Amino acid sequence: MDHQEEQEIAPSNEGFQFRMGLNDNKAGMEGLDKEKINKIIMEATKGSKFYDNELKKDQQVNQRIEKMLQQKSQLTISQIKKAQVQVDKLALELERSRDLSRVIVHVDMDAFYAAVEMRDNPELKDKPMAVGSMSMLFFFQSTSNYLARRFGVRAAMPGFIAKRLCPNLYIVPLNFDKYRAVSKEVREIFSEYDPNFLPLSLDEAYLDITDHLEERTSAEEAVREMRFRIEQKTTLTASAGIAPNMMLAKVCSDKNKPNGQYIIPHDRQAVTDFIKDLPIRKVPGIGKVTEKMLRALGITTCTDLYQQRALLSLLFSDTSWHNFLHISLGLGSTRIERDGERKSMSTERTFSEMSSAEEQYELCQQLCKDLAEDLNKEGLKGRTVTLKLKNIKFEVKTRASTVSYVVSTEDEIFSVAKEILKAEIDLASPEPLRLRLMGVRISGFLSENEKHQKSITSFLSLSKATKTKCSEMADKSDQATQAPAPQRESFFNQKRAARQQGLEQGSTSSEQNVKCAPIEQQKEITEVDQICEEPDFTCPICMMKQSDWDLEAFNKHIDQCLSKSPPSDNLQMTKCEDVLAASNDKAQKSNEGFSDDLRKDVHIKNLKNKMETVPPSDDLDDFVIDKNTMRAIHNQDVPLNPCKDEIICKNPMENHQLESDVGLKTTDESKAPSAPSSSVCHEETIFICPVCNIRQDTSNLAVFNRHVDVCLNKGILEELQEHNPNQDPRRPIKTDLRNGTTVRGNAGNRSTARTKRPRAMQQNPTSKKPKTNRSSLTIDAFFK
DNA sequence: CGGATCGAC
DNA sequence: CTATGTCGATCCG
Repeated sequence: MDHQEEQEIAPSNEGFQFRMGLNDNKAGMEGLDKEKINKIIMEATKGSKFYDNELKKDQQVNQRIEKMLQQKSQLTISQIKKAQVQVDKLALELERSRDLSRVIVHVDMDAFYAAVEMRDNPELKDKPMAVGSMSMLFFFQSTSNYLARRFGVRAAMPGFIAKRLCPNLYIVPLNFDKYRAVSKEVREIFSEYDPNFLPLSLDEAYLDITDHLEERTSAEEAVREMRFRIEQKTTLTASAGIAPNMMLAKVCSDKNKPNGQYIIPHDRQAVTDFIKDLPIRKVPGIGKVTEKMLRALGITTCTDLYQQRALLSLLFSDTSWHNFLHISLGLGSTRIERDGERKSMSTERTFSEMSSAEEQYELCQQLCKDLAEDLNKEGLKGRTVTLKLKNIKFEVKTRASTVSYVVSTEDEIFSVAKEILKAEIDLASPEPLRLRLMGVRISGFLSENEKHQKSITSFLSLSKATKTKCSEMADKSDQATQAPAPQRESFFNQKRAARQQGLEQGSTSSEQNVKCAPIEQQKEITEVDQICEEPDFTCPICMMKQSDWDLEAFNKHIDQCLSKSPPSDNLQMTKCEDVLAASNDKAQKSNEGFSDDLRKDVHIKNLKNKMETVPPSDDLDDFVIDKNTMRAIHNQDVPLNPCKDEIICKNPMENHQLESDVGLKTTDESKAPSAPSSSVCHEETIFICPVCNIRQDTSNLAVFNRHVDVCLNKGILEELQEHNPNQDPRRPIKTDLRNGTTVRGNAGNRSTARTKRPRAMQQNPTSKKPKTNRSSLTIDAFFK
């Protein structure tokens, strides 16, 4: 929502400086003036660990700025001139490819959470109120009403400070189910204007109404109507921005904030006029730090940004200055697109101080469990696990470890995370870790393409490995590999140290630091069948039976054994779980009180809406659904898997069981829509490769088939090539959005929105690439 | 690759 | 009385 009105704690040399909103303290009737507000906040904050940390961070930013300025001072005029030429070349190209043909709308509910609460409890209307978690802190968008704002109460301000600013403040706890229900109603309206709209969060969305406008007079009228319908349906108001691209639309929606809209017509002059005095901070993607750095260069507006483009190209990374250039030209994405594949997934929790190692392990495991569930929903597996720790001084530390196999289950993740945690605990000992937050992240997902590649290389490696005798390696086995990260080494050392202390996890593979010699470039597939092994805990690499080990020890062993290029599938078996959660329909509010000409029209549309619109199964919240998926849902032809492989459930309601002969399916068969997978198998399905006889850790039939294929030494390369490039990648359905769940003490919190942002700025710099099949979407006829 | 940082809500 | 969140992406070394 309105991020520019957030409180910003910006400690500087003198102390606190506050940036209030643009319209700082409009009404002086009641409430506090800026100075008082700052003073109160200052008093509440000063001396806290949090503040200390903020100061420290601020210092770091200052150092960065200093470094940058130093760099700047060393630039020569000729360097800058040269850069100028380069940048202008790009600018010209960008200008030439400017696309003004789309009509993009950004819609933003006004003070959404607060508005919902006030609607449902009118008593709150006359009182300063805010939404958030008890007296701890409250967060999430514009959570305060206008009364409260007069006291300086802002989004992203801790509750206890807000209370000091405004002792009568009502703090209403978050009620996500409610917001979700309202959001659903709003989205139903959105989908009529753009069935392919992109929700950013519960209260915000991008729409491309270009097509819709074909039967309309004006964009403004259409958007006004849409907002009106939203208000009729939900009693809540929304603001909107209309512009030729996403970046501009977003900025516009903020312009006439409460209950208003703003349009930038699709004409170049209008865009440049708008951009001219726009403060860079208002642009999505430019945050506190970037603003400060640019300000150090004398840049505050987009015009400044444009004028300094040559300098910026020398001081910032390519992506950064490209982004800046786009902004200063008023360019942004003209197509509303989902993000590409997700790159990481994480979960973290804050709690009151925790210093017992035992508890920490326990929490860690819980986090892994949660994460594993999330991963499972999207059918993802990754190779690097990152542990995030924040101590009571607010110092954040992350430690990562990437293993050679893919992990996705609780046990797998925990076995890695646990080691990292142990290393940290041991590192700090005899002092305990005094934590206030812990998080676990997984990344290094195998992309669809990589999945194939990985499995090739893994099997290549495997076949070689099978032949190669595993050599016993000393601890620092990394030397042998080409890129031994020093951290890793120390990490292993720490791990070993941990082991010697005999702490906690007795089952770690202490002396078994077995490791294969690094596998060099493989030339061809040989003796693939050699990989076949018993399904029990026999290491497929060193062929040693490990049956008395527990799973994590076993995984670890394999990790060590493989070092770098492992098999893509390990011997784990995954539980198939319902991807489609049970859906329960929320009763829809019917609306009344229409009073003007629009009334009839709106009523009809709302009716139509109810009858025809199949909302994106919103019970799962923050869905991001693309056009194809949408269509598929309408046809009840739901792609169930995030991967390209066409496993399509003809009717998601039918509960197919996987054929028992599944293990014998060939790749060809997998290409035909066949028995559905994850969403419909309620029981564990065991995939055992009929060739190598190893259980495959996947619930994805196609993946499994591919494995079998590889195992059979069939031409997977060919298959890769013939893989239909026209296929739209099936995007994973995003769920999530959880309620706050208290973990410990009163500080527990669980995340809220986690919709991914679109790359607002991303327009292909050299937009020459003939984007496959999208051409039909772009109308280029608009140049003047 | 690992770690810190940024920006979003 | 205390008391400042969670997530994904990107940058930098």
